Amino acid sequence: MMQFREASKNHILAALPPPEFDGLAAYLEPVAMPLGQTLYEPGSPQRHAYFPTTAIASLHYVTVSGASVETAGVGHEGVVGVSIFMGGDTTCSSAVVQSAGQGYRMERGRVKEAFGRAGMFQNLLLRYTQALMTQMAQTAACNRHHSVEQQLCRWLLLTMDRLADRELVMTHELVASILGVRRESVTEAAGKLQTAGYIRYRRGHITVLNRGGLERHACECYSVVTKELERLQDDVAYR
Amino acid sequence: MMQFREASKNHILAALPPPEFDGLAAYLEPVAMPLGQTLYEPGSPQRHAYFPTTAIASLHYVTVSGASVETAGVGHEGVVGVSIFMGGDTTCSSAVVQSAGQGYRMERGRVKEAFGRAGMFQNLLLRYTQALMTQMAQTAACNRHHSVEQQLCRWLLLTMDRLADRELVMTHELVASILGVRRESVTEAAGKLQTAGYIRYRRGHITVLNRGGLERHACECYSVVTKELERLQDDVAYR
DNA sequence: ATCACGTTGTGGGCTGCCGCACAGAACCGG
DNA sequence: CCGGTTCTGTGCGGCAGCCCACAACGTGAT
Repeated sequence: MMQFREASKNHILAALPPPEFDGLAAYLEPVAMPLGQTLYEPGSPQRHAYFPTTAIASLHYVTVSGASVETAGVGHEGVVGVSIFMGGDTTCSSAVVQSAGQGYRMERGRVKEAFGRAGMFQNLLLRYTQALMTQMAQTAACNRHHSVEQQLCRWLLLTMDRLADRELVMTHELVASILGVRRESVTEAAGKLQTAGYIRYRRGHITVLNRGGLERHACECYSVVTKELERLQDDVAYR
Repeated sequence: MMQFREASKNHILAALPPPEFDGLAAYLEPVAMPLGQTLYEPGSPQRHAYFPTTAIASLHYVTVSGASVETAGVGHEGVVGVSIFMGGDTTCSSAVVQSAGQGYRMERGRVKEAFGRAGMFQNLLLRYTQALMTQMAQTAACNRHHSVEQQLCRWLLLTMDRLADRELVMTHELVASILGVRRESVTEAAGKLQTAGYIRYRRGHITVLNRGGLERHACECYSVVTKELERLQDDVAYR
């Protein structure tokens, strides 16, 4: 029961009907997800799927020249390791923990088995995967058409949604590697947002002061991704 | 039987074991897919899934300011309308026919039903969807880090792979809207490729003369996407 | 043959982001 | 309190791609 309450912090697990959840509970292993932990790397088979509760993971791609960019983030709304049930076993991208926290993991065999039962678990995983695709598509568009400042706003908002706290432990350098831009570009954009009073930061900590301001400053990409996720997860809850 | 031969031009349909294909054949309707046809739009429910044989579709996203960018292309290797079986019914992106040709379509209800039988059809659709995600992620990275010229090479190669012909009917303007860049940037990049002898073009027609040259000029994104698609589709063929 | 329209070529000015270099500020451990 | 390390601020040159304007060319219709 206690475990149910904890696991419920993950939206996918929370949306499972109690009987189905009970069938899976034994396979859910609570794990700490420390900052920087690699959940999977390109090409190597994924042994577990991770259901974050308080942690945030970043799915990103690294080019041959070493440049990198986040294609999507995953927090308590989702699961890391969709290729396990999609059937490919591996992916070309990698996943690392971007904000330390807790989560649950489940062995790949169990995931496939549970997915194969074609119940709500399957339904939820597939719908979440679609939301993930929306996020990736939006990121591609955002990379092409919007400014670094707008992208920073989008990313801050998405990250805050996955965090209980208003404060984020993150250097400009790290944000830059996530957005795939220079550290100085982040410093400049963050400086403007601070001047505007939307955020405050000091050496590795960023605090959001005015969420509405960020929302007005961001491109539409934030709200598109958020609304689509809500649509895909709410629909299923009322079925 | 004749229909089987035709439908086999689509890799997903071709990979189905004969008994499973026979069960679906009655629901596959051959359709012409004319240039510019809209297969679906953001927010409206998709009535059919399309399995292109000779046509090519482009999945793209249009920003509120009217700018657009392709997130993935779909040819004979795939299917348009993954949200039907993923469960979301709609998506935020739209799909239009980018190169006229033929294909098969199947009603959404039939697709869901067949997907629900958990056979090879489901397996193939899920694996293809994963390949689609790879393509989207790669596009996001490519948009961020690579030059227009490299992106043009990537796009030409991906498009040629889906085409029987070496010649492509397409204006610079149209290519520009697909890549999400200015028409002049395409003219300039295409000019360089023509000078190098890799392609030749005249008023709405682009012909690839030297594939190897394009491959050397492209970023890694082309080969990553291609190899991943092969991996995901070959694995399943030998199961 | 001519005209109109759609397509391609080209140039000039501008902006956003990059790359690099370095200075200053915050934090940590001794 | 001090010294080293990591993070942040800033300035400068450079370039790719944008926006705009217009010229030149192809092509199909009349």
